[in-house]
Amino acid sequence: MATQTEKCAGEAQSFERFGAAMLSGKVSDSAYLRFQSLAAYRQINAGETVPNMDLADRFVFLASGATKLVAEASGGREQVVAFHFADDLVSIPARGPHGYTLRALTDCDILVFPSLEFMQIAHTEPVTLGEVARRALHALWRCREKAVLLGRKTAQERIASFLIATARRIGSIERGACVLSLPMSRRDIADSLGLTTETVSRQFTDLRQMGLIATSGRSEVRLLDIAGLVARSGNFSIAA
Amino acid sequence: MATQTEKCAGEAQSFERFGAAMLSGKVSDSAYLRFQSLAAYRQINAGETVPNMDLADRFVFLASGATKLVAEASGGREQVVAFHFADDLVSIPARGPHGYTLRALTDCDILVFPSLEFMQIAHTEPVTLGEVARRALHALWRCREKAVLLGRKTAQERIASFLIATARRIGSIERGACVLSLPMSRRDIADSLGLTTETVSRQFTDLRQMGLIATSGRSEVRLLDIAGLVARSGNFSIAA
DNA sequence: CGTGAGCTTGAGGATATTCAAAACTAGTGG
DNA sequence: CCACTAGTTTTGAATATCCTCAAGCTCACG
Repeated sequence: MATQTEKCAGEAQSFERFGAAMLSGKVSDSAYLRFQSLAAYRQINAGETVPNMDLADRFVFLASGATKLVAEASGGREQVVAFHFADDLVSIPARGPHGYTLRALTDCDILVFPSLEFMQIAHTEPVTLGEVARRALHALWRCREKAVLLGRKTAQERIASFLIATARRIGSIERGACVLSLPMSRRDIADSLGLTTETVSRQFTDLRQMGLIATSGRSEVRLLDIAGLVARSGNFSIAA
Repeated sequence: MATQTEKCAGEAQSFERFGAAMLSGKVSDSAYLRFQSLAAYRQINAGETVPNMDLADRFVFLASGATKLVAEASGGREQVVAFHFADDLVSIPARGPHGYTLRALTDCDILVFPSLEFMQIAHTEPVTLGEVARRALHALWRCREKAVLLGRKTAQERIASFLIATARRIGSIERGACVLSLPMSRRDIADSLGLTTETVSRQFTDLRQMGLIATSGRSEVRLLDIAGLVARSGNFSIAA
């Protein structure tokens, strides 16, 4: 369970958070100052896209809020490649077979860095470079898990896996049950899981009727039976 | 077009390759020696699995040959998460929702490192640490492209995308056309693209009948019309 | 409250799967 | 060198899951 959407709303606080996450708290040395002068601080409103300044690769540090990284295929098809929350570092490729855009799910405070220069500074600061490597490997791990989900799981397994994985990141305990306040819409979930909104909806109702979850409003989901969800997530287990 | 399956077959050559790739050629300093004493050199025959020594995360450096990283979901369903070729560094998580195994597609020379200790040494060698970060980000980029493919593309688009992406890695030019000698079976391709062998087969025949590719034997594929393949790959383009 | 976007539900249809069998490779031994 | 075999690949027919299209409903916001 991670630190949630603490309102941050400020350039100073955003840099502080960046220093704590990427520089092990050293908020006064020369590397820090160089990172600071390289960064572009932005406040992004919910629904807006992080502007694509130049045509270079970028790192975006998310100081507060939640975002989605969207890849576009031909025919306007969109795939949500990842969701991000406070303290996440997002790597955004400039170009490729698919166009990438980072969109805010909630109001966000972000720091935007050009990748090349960022990595040059990082090379003088092993802690930061190690942090980049660690985070990249972790993102890779998440992406691989998603590949399994997209390649081999049924609609129901995808929803169950999504709920479990999301609970780990932004779930909170309330009266014994795990409660999620999802910042993303059904369409975002569908685009993330390779489904349609209709299918997502249907699976939510099915899980509800099975007594595994309860929903209230558009965004709140209570996980009533986590073991039951895991059993239906298609995850590999020794007992399978 | 990368350096292909140069037979390497030897512990010394494997370490040399590792040094060239990860230490910018410095094959005599202390970090190199520490990496060397940490590594386990192995020759793996085609079809065999890289043994899962202990229960820790591992890095595998592939000095020669080709491998696939397979994730297992429940019910024996397998997803090929990535293919690797000479000089690739593979990060293998110990545990998680899905079990990971690295299997050799051809005979391989590999170096196996425990991740934790590897990263500790890397922290004293910025070049290596930067290389880990660079490679992890590149692997992440590939995995994201795969997520788009698995989430939003038709069977035909998946095959076309696969052929184009694979040509970039191991394609060779022969009399004007690009020729692939695929080290993986139809089942491997299917498990990589989230399809069945039957569907892969059918799409190969379709592309053959369209005159976009020609095949001979099990493994050789000639790309006769790369522009045509790109047009059918579902990739985002401005003209879409 | 009223309005509109987002969510849910239903019926019909398409793509890829499943099941089954034939054809082809590539390796083996006569 | 050819026949033989085991495994892989290809082809075919029937089925299932998820998608598409369409309509009603709900929630969140003004």
